[in-house]
Amino acid sequence: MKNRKSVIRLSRYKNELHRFKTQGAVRIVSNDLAYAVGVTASQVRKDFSLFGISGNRRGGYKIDELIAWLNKILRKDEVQKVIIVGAGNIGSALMQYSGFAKEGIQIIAGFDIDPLKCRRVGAVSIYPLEKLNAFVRDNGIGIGILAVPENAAQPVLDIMVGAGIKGVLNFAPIRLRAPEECVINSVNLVPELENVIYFSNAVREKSE
Amino acid sequence: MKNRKSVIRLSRYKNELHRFKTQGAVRIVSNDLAYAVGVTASQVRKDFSLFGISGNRRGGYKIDELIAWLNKILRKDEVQKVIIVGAGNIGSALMQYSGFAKEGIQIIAGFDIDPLKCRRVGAVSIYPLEKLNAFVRDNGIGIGILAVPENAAQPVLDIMVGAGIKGVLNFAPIRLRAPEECVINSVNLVPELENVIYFSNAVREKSE
DNA sequence: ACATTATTGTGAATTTTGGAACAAAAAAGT
DNA sequence: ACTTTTTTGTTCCAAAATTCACAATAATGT
Repeated sequence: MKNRKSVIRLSRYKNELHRFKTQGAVRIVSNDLAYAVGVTASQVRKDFSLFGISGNRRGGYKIDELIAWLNKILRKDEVQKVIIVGAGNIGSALMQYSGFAKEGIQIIAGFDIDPLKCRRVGAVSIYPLEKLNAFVRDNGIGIGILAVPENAAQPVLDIMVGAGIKGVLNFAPIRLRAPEECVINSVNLVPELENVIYFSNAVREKSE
Repeated sequence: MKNRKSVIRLSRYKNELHRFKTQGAVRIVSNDLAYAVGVTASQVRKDFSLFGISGNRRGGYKIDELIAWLNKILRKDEVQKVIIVGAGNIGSALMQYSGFAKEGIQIIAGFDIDPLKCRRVGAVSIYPLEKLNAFVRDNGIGIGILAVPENAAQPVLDIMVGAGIKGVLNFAPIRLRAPEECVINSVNLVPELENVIYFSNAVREKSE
């Protein structure tokens, strides 16, 4: 029903809607949004219908209403406070990544085992890992980004889960195990790039 | 047939196989690999069968042979030279990301419009964007990582395509248009995190 | 040598996902 | 008022992906 893919598409619709809005549009029809995002119009309508969003049978959807709906569904009514664990290359980059702030996602703190990395990166202070538990509890944080090396990932995740984290975006290239009530979504950079390499070669070979 | 997902899984199998190998294993059965990666055993066998990898009807697959096959399929016999365009947070982080080097992917150069960013990051030199075309042609580069801001993404991609890039891993949160012969794979960080936020809330609400 | 067991490889069944098509509804025109 | 046009919402259909299930077969034990 409401699956990973449909939620991801919702985010992408939202993004394109902002773009349409800045161009002065007030209403949008499924067809145009579909083209912008790269899916079919029925897909768009189906997604909206799935989440109870309805438009008008002529004149399509009001952009402001749509954005409001999407923001509500995606919890954008409140600022989402997120921690990042691991202040290496990826972790540090994400601490400064403006895309998050733009979408109301606030990186509230970073954590790392290495005391040398417990400095400040952009607007984010990095604390020693031992402080994670108390910090998460005291601030009621639910979401974390895991950007530590492969072999540290599982133990660090366990600490996060133990502290009460309920959702993790993981960058370690490894399968993590967590209790059901904790949602894990992994971004695997190497496989994604290998995928590009594979298909760009496949395309070339087909045309030879 | 050979779809995006199956190729991504191959990468993940490879990763887990290295892990098994360092633990001293010589052979592996589909069941164990499946468990490690988090898929079903038939999925593993189907994937292998799809790419013409075969095992032994007792005793499973020889790990070394498997890794050799996967490396061949994923083009790991040669070092893959990749450029990164955009030396902001994400781009710079990827230039130093050890995961790529570990998998035989060499970041050979970076490019950016901003002259201030044309410095050196780790082992990677960053050149002005104007030099991209010549560099790509002279070095026969086929793969690029696109890590520029949203509004620069399409024009910069056009430059890359014009220079002969045939595969792109894109981090800009926007739909890109490229000729068929250029493969594009996008990693959208904000939607991925929003996905975690959505489902972690959905899980909590279900249990209330 | 033969029986037994473990495990692959694959065809069939199932589930999931996406797309086409069209009736229902709202707006616009006449 | 009513006809036409546009566009949604939804049902039905197709394709893709996944899992099931089991025959084929290779190793092992007796």
